[in-house]
Amino acid sequence: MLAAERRTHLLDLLARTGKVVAKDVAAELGISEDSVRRDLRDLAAEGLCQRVYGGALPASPAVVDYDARRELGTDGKRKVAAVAAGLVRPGGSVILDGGTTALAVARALPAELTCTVITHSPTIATALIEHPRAELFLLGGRVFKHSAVTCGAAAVEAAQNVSADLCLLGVTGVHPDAGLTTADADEAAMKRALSARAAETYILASSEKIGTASPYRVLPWEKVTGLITDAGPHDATVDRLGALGVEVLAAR
Amino acid sequence: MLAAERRTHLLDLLARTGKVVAKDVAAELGISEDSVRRDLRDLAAEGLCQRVYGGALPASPAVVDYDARRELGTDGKRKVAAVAAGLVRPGGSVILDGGTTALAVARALPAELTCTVITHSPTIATALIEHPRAELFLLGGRVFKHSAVTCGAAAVEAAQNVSADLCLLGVTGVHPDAGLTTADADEAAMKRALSARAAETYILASSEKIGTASPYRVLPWEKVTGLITDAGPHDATVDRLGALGVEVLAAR
DNA sequence: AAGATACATGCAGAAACGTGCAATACCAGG
DNA sequence: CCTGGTATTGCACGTTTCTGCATGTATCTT
Repeated sequence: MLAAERRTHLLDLLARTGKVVAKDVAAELGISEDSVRRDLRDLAAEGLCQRVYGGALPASPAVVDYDARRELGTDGKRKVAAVAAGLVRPGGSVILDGGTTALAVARALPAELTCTVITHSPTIATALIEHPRAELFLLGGRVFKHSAVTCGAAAVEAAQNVSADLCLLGVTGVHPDAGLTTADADEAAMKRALSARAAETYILASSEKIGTASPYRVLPWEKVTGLITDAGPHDATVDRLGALGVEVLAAR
Repeated sequence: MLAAERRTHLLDLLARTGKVVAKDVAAELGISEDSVRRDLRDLAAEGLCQRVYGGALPASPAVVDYDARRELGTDGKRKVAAVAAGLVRPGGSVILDGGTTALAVARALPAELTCTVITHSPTIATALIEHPRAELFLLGGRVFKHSAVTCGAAAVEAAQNVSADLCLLGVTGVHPDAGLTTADADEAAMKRALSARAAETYILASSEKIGTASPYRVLPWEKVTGLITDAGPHDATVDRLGALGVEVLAAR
């Protein structure tokens, strides 16, 4: 029984039956209650369930399975998001890109973390309205529907008026030769504008992005502080990136 | 039976049947009355129910259906929203305020309607991303969490760069003497800025808003083209507004 | 006013919890 | 193949939380 397998099983159980009893699962899978508790604690920390005495309940009733799993996507995205969220310092500011991985980061921000989040994604803004302590700044502009973010001249101009410690960018492709790429030219320009307004830029790249490329170049490697990925530590592509001098943060 | 599950069950019972009898629930779930009483006490402490001798009653209806209200809104809101959506001309542009009524307007926009929607609400932007033909422009700025809209200097400035045929504004109070009011000063200023950028301004006022007032004045009646409401045709407040020369669109 | 019912409180046993620790499994590098 | 380091797991321990019962008090009903 793999750890990831266990976690999937827990989420599945949660979605199907609406609850998880630590004791029962431990007996069913033949593992200790401690492991189950540890898993539930981790899942709760990522906002995927609500920890209660004796087990766990779905995070928001009936939403976990339907939206969260589809929107949050793969286990890899969650891991990447957790590491990325950890880069945000208390009292610090972060520019958060759009996309599903960035949304996962927003959901992974600890509730007690006081910080400023700047984003061009209405989806992420909406998600963070629930956050008790995050100060939110939304970059306006024409909404590019395909990615659900604002883009274009107005959005780039709006970005010129903000600054942050950290910028977390999602991309659609990470390739040693092609670099960081995305599917739309305007979007690529917007990502460049965002990155330029932060002291440090990290790329959110769950493993399915690694080794692929899209038409439009976002940033050269020199402008990137590091890459956050859940790809194996000896993935060929990641190795080549490491050789290029890119800092790689492992999310595992 | 998890403790948290029990509490959910109690709230559910409360919402469905309108009351909870401690003795009955204890028998039904096979637990002691003490536990039920403890749960009810805790729920009451959180304002989720009202403790009475022998059991509990729902808290104020406003609290109970907090979610439902946010999502769907009253029947009146839907009617108002339908009329408001009808004001948007094909190919035209509309500035859409935030709030639940405006959200209902966004949802009421016909799928085949080609138009431009300008909004300062990430919630509404998110809702309209699904719309096949609406061009979307989001006004950025600091996000005022209570209302889930952008406000403040940056947002007002962003508004200066747009224009539209129509502005649909929500308010929290509509009163013949106090005028159109809302609960926050920044929000009021933002609504003024939006209204100033459109040729016509209509107020979305479902009946529960009529006759009430909040601290901050939004607009004088002269700046308003009309009021859209589902309040009865011979409502005293609406009559007085009509006498003041305000155009009233009946939503029924 | 009196009996019945519901309630709050204190208490004790049981269950669940978090943490530190050691054993084990796993993996990369030599 | 071996070795050192890391991550995972189960166990032991002390702590916290929950639950049902007993007791005394408050509230309702007749």
